[in-house]
Amino acid sequence: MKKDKDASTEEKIIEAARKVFTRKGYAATRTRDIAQESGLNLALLNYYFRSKEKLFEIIMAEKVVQLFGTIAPIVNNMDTSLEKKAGDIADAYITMLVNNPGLPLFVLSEIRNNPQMFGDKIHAGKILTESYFVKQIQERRPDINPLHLMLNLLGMSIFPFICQPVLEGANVITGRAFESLVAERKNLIGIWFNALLEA
Amino acid sequence: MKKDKDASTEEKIIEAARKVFTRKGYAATRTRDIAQESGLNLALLNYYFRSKEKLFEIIMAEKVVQLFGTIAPIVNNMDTSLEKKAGDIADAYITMLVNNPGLPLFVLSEIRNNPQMFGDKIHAGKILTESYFVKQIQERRPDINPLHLMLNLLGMSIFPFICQPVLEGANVITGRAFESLVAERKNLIGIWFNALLEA
DNA sequence: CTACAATTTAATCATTTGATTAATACATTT
DNA sequence: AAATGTATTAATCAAATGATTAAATTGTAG
Repeated sequence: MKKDKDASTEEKIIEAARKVFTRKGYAATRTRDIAQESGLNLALLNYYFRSKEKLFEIIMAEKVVQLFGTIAPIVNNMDTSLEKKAGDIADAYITMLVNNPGLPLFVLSEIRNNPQMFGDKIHAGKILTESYFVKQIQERRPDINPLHLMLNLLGMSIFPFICQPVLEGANVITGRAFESLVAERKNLIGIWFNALLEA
Repeated sequence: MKKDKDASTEEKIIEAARKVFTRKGYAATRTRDIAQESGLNLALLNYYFRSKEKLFEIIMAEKVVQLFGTIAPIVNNMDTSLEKKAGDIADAYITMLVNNPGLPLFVLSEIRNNPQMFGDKIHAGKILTESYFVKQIQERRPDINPLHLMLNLLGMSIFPFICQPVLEGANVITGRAFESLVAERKNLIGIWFNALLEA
């Protein structure tokens, strides 16, 4: 008797599900799309993962970690300055998002479509309210809500990727040029954040 | 013979469709949801608007105009300074988005799910590349791509609303407090944008 | 090799879903 | 009021969709 179900088949399904779910979202995804993308029989999805919903939960959990976990080690580093952290956060996000440009729109849309599904599972809360980075912001600028500066930093890093489909669709900037633009931002956002700290 | 089909019924369907489509997205929306939301018979959707898709196109066109048209008059105003325009843009967006918080995520998601549907229909292209506002940015800072500053300004204005479901879900900030926060930003973004112009 | 368990497949099921239809109700014109 | 066109409804259809099943295939242990 085989102890493990075939890891390769399971992994093929996960890979296909990751691709299709993140490209089309949960509601627009057909289990048959995933089967075709994986090259496997439709019934195997239910054999290895009970249902479309269970399969989605796996992908979603993975993507939530990818989106919110990227900066977790940075924001709680006790050994770096506020300015250094800001630059590191922008760099970490942009580096990751260049390889996963659709990630933010996917995760944020699905959370919006099913808010109750993500009660406390998201450590975004702690990052935005209890992290060492936030404390450093509060020390520097006790006069304003630190969430303002967090939103500015995250927006400068993430928002371009959220807009990418529009930028491409409207021929504002395409493929290669987009990547150059966001690469520039890896360095610029640190500078800009410093300016915002003074403003 | 009645010349006009009953405007009231047509409008009830549009209103219900607007509510359901923007809340759940095209793929997750059932025509029966719209019928129920409107309190009308399901067949009336097809009687007045041929299909789910046609009905969606109407709502989508409306929402695209709402999202991209909000700042169109501002960015091409020849009589205001760069600084004034930045503040006006933030104010106009935030004022509109407080009443339509789900708008950006809805429009951007649908464009992402169906990019070819919006070839040139979107004047976002002109706003981001040919507007008088962009020219003013270029004059002031010929050393950097003006798209950087456009993305920063739009991101500071719009990104908080894209994150709202996460902020609420993670109890970072809720309902009333969120509205206060973004209201503060109406004034702050102008100041911040000036700081970015100097940075 | 044989027997047994795990995997894979094609066919099928029960619901859901967008759409249509035929009958009925309502309004307007003459 | 009769006739005609418009609006609304309940019932129904066909296709799509998530899931299951029973049979076939493959792999493994004894």
